[in-house]
Amino acid sequence: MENAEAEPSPPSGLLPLFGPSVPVESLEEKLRRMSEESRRLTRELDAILADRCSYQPRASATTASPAPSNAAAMEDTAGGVTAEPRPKVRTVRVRAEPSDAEANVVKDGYQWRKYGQKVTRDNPYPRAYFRCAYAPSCPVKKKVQRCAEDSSMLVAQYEGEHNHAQCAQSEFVSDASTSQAGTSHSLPCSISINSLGRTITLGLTNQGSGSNETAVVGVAEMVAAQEFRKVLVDEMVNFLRNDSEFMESLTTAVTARMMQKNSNRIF
DNA sequence: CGCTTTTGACCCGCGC
DNA sequence: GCGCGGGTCAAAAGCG
Repeated sequence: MENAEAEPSPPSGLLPLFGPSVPVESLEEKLRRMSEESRRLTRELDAILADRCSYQPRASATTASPAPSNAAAMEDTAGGVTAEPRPKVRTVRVRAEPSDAEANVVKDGYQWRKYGQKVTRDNPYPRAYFRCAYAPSCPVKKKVQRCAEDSSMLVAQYEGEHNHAQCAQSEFVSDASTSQAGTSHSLPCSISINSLGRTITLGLTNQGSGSNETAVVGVAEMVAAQEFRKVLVDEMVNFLRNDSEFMESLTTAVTARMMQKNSNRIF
């Protein structure tokens, strides 16, 4: 997240928002910078999505589950522009969060209902079976299993396509709201909002864990960009809305602005 | 009390 | 046909 512009960037946060006293001009400036930041994030997201679309999965990648059907269905013909429908089975590797150390939780924004668990032969970690819990008629299934070589990685296999819209966005997890186990709604990325440090961190699961690993398929594979942007905006709005300091400053600024306009009109 | 998770049993496909 | 392994079912337990 490097700043493309020449403005001084705060060391730890994306948004250098608040100061002890906030004049109107400063708030306007900050709002303007937030807008720019938002546009910049959008561009970067587009770039990430573009990378994803042109991503070529390594056919020879070693994986814990070298099932030929998976290899065939691993990913779409990414490099080409063929109009083939997406494969029914998609494999997603996600780095498990520490809080999910024991749970097979892969965050993807949908609600899942666990219906089975099995220990498989080639992996000491149990495989969990999930069905989409949002719509009873939704045929999508998900299998989640911890990677045998790297227990911090979760391997999720998605089968089928959702026949409904994504769950309510309030269901998305951010560190600032809820992250309890038991509910399986989640994203393969983390939107971490730290109200103390005043930082908003967007963490995409986009890293490979080594040359001998299959590629990590990130959020872009599963969550459409527009959906993701909406979530991001919602998170930011909720965060700002809950920040009493910001709301107070905003109210002050708006009031001052209105007073100023009124006085200009009168005089 | 209803919903979710757990877990052992059962089913089915595949290879030998 | 048999055994093995993966996937699913469903009753019981847990939880809010």
